[in-house]
Amino acid sequence: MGRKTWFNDDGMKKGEWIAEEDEKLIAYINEHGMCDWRSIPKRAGLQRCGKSCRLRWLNYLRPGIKRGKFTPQEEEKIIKVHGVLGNRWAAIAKHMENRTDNDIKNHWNSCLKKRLSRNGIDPMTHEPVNNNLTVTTTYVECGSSSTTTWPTRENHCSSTPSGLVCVLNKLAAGISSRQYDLNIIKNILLDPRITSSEQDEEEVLKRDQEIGGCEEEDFLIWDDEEVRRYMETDDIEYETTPYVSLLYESTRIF
DNA sequence: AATCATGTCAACCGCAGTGCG
DNA sequence: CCGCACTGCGGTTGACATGAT
Repeated sequence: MGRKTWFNDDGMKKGEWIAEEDEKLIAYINEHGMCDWRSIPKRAGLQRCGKSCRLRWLNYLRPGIKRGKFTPQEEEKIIKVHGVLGNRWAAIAKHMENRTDNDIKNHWNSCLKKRLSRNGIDPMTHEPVNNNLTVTTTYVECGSSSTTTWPTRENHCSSTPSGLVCVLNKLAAGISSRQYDLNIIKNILLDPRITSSEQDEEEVLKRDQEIGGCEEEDFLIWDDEEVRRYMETDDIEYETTPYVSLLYESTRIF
């Protein structure tokens, strides 16, 4: 597989790596270690750019990399961590044993994302798309009987989806993707009006725009320890509607 | 058997973050 | 403070593999 080989304007080789190049890179790094990727290709006798060497090493040649099919357990973990971290593949990879971020990203985009969508789960927010549906995902494609069931919003919240729920969903998505400013999320959660049952749709829209229009850079960051605790907390069931657990977690951080 | 659709995976590109002079 | 070089990350692409029709 891979791309055909060609040379760019600088005479750098691009595309598929051959075994001889792999051997040169492995030999050099084993002897000298990883330092200054820019100079490595020249010193290793490779007609490649440093970036290409780095990528080849980290995603393919590095010792201990786990390759091949993902197990149902791995897939479940990816979905779970993705629900917390969003598309932060490098961070997700830290929670997987010897899987590269590229590998996880590929598997998500080619398989898991579609599977969730097929089963009525929004792959970005991890919430059920259809309000009246009990959602079940199975690992049929991977030859496993592992099954996960999400309750519907109806099952979880007694009320029909309101503006409040929409806001909460947006917040959850924002938290998971680190898209929104921490202070704005905090203000909204602490706003007494958020608890009002008579949520004015205009207010909701206004608040929505407030969130969407945020351009601050001080994002909420889930560090490794936070995610680990989230994953290990017994009182947060996986079956819990994702946006509820995310909000629960976010209030703990506050 | 041929064709088309979908899946897989390696590799590229561009951008953002960081460190240094 | 600014600009440059380097690194790391995420999104995307392209080619091959596989399955369905």
